[in-house]
Amino acid sequence: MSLRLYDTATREVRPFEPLEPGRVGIYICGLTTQGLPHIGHVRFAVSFDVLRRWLVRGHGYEVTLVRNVTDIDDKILRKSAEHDVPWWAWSYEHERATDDALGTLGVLPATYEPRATGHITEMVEIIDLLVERGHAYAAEDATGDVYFDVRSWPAYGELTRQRLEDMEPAADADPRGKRDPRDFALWKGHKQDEPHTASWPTTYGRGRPGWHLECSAMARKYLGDTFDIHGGGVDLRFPHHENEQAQSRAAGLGFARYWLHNAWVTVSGAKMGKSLGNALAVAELTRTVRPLVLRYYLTAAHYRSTVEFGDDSLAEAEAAVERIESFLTRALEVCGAPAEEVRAAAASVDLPEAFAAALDDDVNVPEALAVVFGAVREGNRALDAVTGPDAPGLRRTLEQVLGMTDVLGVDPLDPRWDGGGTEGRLHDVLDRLVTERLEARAAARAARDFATADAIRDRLTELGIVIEDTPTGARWALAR
RNA sequence: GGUGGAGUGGCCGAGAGGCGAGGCAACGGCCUGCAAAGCCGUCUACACGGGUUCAAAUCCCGUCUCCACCUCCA
Repeated sequence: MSLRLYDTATREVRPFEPLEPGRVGIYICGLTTQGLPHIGHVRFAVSFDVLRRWLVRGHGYEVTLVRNVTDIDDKILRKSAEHDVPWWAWSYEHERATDDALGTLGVLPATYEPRATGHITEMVEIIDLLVERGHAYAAEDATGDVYFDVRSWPAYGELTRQRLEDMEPAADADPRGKRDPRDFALWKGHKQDEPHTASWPTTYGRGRPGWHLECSAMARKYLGDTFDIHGGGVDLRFPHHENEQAQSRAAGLGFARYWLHNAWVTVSGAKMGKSLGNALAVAELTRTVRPLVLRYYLTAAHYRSTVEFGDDSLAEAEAAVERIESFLTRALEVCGAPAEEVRAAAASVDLPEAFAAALDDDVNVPEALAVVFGAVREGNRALDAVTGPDAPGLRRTLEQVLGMTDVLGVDPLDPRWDGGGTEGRLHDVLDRLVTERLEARAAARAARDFATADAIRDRLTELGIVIEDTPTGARWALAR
């Protein structure tokens, strides 16, 4: 079974072969520290989390995942000034908020999460290379800016298949000291109205990095001159990724071998974005929705398709998750094994071929989920047929469902979904209380006093507890 | 103007020449003291107009609609 990925650069699904056998280097852009993360922002992290998990679990690769933090840029400077806080305070605050959001959604930590401001030296090295090779020049107006000379690099535009002549010059294309309005800044000379702390001394003068350069520098440092996969949202293809590739390759570096881009979250068909006022902050949503459900929603659509966020989206995700959870609960009960033991076994169980084939086909999560639900149905059927303590194949199905949901990052039994430390104890205490009521109900039912039995159940329902009767007694769960 | 993408059943959402996607919702049945959960079944679609083919949601031509990016948006 071999993995195939859609490469934006070639616009085709092609076989994935890592540069170095057994190891994969991935660089993904997108972590914004300009503001609070909304569910559109975090989609890229969820999408690449699934890819990363599959590379490890499905192919045994050792993955190095680098997720950059661009902690200095125009917007950060502007917003921090508006709020009258230091730019680094603004950036760190939102970096932490984003980390929290990703952690809440079960995104595995990156191998490295380098910050742009910690890599000024590495950036200057690339500027040096570009100047030496005749692809960069200092602004002719003494602003201290250094620009990339797009006309000196014939391949410019190759990633997004655009010809220089067809590009609209930026609306704000203040020609300043540029040779061509489409030249972009590698280095921005320090301006009087910007904080002195937002500038660094270099041979090109005091200043700060232009956008794009940090990614070229950090990808090179942590993954090498040439690396396997570069990912990010489609809206970063141009100018960000185009410029990254141009400056890296013009500097003589191989750069990314595969480009993967994820689509966005839409509301009524339009892209979710802060400026459009339709953005939903992750922290806000998770006050009312379980993180697992939000994660499921963000995971369920193919990463290259836009996913619509509607009024019913989360309710549907909740129902789908409950279907899986309900099977797991029943199956664990019948198998009589502790959840941790089954999870441990699930980590190495063979996953269904159809599931592997789906993920190998450009990470086709919807099809992979169809396999999960097929297994759930099969397992439920086995459970319905069970008479003794063993249902044929049930244990294996159970492990497979856990293994598959783990690859997708939506394993309901994953301890990361548990809240803080008191939750387990609260559950134990509540369990004892509810069990008392269920015993009273069982006694009433045994006496065929259904009025009393139903009154107990109705009361529990009112309180938010759902009762299910099984051959071995009643089971309770919180209503979702 | 340039570049890239999309229109699938009540909703979400895969697929990409012949075969069941899947989930949610709805309806019918089984199970149940009644429920819940589960199982079985039903509803069965590909924006529009042509064409190719034994066969088109899938290929070709045309039309319409929508979205994204075009120098600091995941």
